[in-house]
Amino acid sequence: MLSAQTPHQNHLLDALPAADFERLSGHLERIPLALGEMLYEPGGQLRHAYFPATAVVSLYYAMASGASAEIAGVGNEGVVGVSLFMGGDTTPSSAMVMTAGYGYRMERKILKQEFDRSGALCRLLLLYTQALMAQVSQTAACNRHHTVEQQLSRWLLMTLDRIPSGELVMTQELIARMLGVRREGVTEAAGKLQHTGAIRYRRGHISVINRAGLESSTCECYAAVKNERNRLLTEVHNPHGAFTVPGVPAGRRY
Amino acid sequence: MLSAQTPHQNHLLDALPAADFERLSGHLERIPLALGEMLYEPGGQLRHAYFPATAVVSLYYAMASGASAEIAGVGNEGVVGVSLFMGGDTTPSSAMVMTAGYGYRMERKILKQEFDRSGALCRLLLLYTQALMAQVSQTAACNRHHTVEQQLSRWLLMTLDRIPSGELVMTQELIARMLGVRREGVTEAAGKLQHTGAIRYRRGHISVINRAGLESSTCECYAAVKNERNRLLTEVHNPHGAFTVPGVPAGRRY
DNA sequence: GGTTATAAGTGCGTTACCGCACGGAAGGTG
DNA sequence: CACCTTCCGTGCGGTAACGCACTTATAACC
Repeated sequence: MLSAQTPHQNHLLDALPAADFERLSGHLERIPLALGEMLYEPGGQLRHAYFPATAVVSLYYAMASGASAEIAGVGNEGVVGVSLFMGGDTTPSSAMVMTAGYGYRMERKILKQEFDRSGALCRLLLLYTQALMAQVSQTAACNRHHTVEQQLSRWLLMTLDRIPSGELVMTQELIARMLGVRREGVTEAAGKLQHTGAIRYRRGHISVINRAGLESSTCECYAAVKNERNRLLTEVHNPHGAFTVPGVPAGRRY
Repeated sequence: MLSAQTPHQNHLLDALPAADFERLSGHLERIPLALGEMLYEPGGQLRHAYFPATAVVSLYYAMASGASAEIAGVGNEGVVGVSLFMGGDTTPSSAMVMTAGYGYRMERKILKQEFDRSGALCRLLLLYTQALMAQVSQTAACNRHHTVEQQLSRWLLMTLDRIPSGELVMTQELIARMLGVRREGVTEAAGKLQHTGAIRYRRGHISVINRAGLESSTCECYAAVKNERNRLLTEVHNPHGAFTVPGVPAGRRY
């Protein structure tokens, strides 16, 4: 189903030694992931783990009030469904496809089996889980201290890192739901970013024109998550490399 | 160092089968944990994992600005240092003792060895890590949507669940730093809680008088984290049992 | 090509929290 | 006891984000 040499599909799969990959490749099913598709919901029993290739998935928490908040995004650098190998089988959060594309899925049983071999995949999955934890932690801190504009910039950059093109197919309404803020707040922040020439958008499409501009609008959180992921998963291919926010003197108040 | 029958010290250790526990007990060192003691800091190499007994530890993220935000608390239900067995060895966050007490520590090597046996402890540690992830996720969502008063109530309840007595030795200043809000904000919220008779405090000491009162002031997040932990770690002793917030109609806006 | 659903822009009052600058009080120390 | 550090209370202006109501623009569809 997946040939041994198809680079840059999913970094975790790509990082597997040939022997491990070949054992698994027959169990990897390439599937399209449509915008809005739910990969899991609270309480539901996961049947598969998903390794996104060009798709991007949001893990988010839906509150009783109807509000929601993204806790992490997952793209080609990771896997959706860590609870399968962690042992809990499900989580209180939900996973929804935010950018359509394709990915690879693996049955629960196969994943568990492979995980229990304590081989390369096991190690990669645990390391990725730690990187995910770092991302969630950073989201918590960012939600507390940073402005909507900073968070929007961070969100755009992180999504951008996960897709091949420079254009996101994404309404402001959806971004607002993910960030857990008002739609108008996103409109305003996006307006500023467009004014400074960092992005350009039209009805459901956001193009990043000046990446550096976005990087200077965002908070330390973007670089922090990225650096931690690089530290943990150095063997995993990473097209952009380490990154530090330029022009932000130490001690600056965000 | 730790006899086989000393119940209710640390729930993870208590949940170990006798054989596993005996193999490890010689490597568990009972140590006092003093208020303000740092168990790890970003970039530092952890030498031990800590299993709190009566102490409570805060995992928090320190921002470049000097501000900070707690991402999770750890007490007798868990362990400090999941990065040791996840493979990353360190994290971008910090861990500080928030309530003095004692705990047990285990050397890095021993923990890794035992983890690699894929026995009971391995399973417990992975399940606990998932529970921790749920807690961090909830913190992210809570930071986004809930008021300082709700968060203070949640924080008090969660800390209360981790200590034997009903009194926290804790300044408002310190709570504020952990919640990532102003000290005055905590003063105000605590004032309200005292006015409704839920708590009483004096200079560095907070007594919970009416637990139910606190529970009705808090948000869904407290119950969510607790229920998820119960679900994942049912075999682990839990003195308070499952809990749902009373008097909160579904769909209520927080 | 005109209609229509949906996305995005705008204005306005309200609120929760911030930053700052105090004053007062508790409790440990010499 | 007097002192003095530390903790807590309070007031005030400022601001980011909210909730709501409404308009305008864009793209898709018949």
